[in-house]
Amino acid sequence: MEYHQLKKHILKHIQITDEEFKLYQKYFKIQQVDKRQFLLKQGEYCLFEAFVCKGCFRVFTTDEDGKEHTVYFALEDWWIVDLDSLVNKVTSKLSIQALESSEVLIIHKSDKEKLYKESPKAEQLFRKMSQKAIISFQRRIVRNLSLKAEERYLDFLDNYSNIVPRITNIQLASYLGISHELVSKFRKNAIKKK
Amino acid sequence: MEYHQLKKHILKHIQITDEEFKLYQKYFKIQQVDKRQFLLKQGEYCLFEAFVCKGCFRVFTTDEDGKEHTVYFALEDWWIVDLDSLVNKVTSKLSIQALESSEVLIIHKSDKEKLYKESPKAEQLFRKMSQKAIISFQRRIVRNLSLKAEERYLDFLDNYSNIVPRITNIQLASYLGISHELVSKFRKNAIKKK
DNA sequence: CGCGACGTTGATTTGCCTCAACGATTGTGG
DNA sequence: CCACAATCGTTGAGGCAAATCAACGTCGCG
Repeated sequence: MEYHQLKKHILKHIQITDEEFKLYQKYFKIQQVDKRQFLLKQGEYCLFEAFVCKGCFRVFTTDEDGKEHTVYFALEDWWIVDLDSLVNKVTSKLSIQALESSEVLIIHKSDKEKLYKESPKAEQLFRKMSQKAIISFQRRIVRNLSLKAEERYLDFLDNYSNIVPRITNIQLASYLGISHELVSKFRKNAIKKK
Repeated sequence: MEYHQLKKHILKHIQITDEEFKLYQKYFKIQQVDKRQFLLKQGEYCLFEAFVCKGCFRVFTTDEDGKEHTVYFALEDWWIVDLDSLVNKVTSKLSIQALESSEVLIIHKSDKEKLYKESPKAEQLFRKMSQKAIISFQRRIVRNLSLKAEERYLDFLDNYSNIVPRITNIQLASYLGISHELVSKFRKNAIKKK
């Protein structure tokens, strides 16, 4: 079941045979993640990459003042990883936490290397997924530069309406880069105007 | 000469033979770009990807109010492209302009597809480059969320000291997301403290 | 030389943060 | 299952960082 979901996801990017998919099945392990459980804690080394089958995650960093800043949310069919830590072999500046009881397919760094060797198409898969990630980060940077706080809030409601009901105002605020009190005020505005 | 630079760059990511590099040489064309000339204008379709051999580019978007917002600067050995437009076949929200008299190696979208077919290692190359791009965008998002304006300015001086002398205060401001007057004040502060 | 883009500086305004108080909701242990 | 704590959401007051506006000096270029 979980593997079927991964397969469906992969097929959106590349064509692979049932035979080839067995390799993926071999390297990806199912893992349950409790609500509030961490898949990665700031300061650790990220040695995995994970595909979200079910649930919701938050990828964030905590600064010196103890403030949290959300890099992104990951729902079903998203991937979670701290690439900086994985690729550059440095300790992670990010934490990854489940916001709900969740389920992931997890692949260890070394198995991912094996996969690249055994299934060269995996290169293409991860290239295409990386390109999608770049596009979405790039869009976010543009929005952060060009929109005011309230516009960013409304934009999030429009574009990520599926995420909104699954996160708190505080978490949303830490993604938008504003205080949660302000989110509350914007929400009030939005309801009034509706 | 220009091709040598590209080859050196590629060899940092993957191992290829002289033989294989000839394929790249076939598809990448040298192009001179005058100062202030646009490689891509907002509203056009991005049908290329380019490697900067010499010079300096600015990738930016212009919003409804006519304000410009810089997504990134590209010096020697960087790549310039609007992936969103290239991959999703939509008109570009970005413009790409040379800030100096420059020189690029440019590859057409369709030739890139051919290259992937003829040299599967190109998949790996672009996957690795994409990962680097993700890491740098992700770092920028974290900085934008967690640092104040002056901290972002000082951080840029530290980390991109090679870019600073090649751009104007206005362009830097449009990257940092602050007014150019503020950049001027921060600069004054920084000199005083030194 | 004169024009336009850039840089500097100060005065004023404003968007957003911080702080504080309180109600609502969720979670937990007895 | 209830009581209590903890977290979350709301609202308002006050303060501050940064934007805006304006004026002026400088530089490079046609």
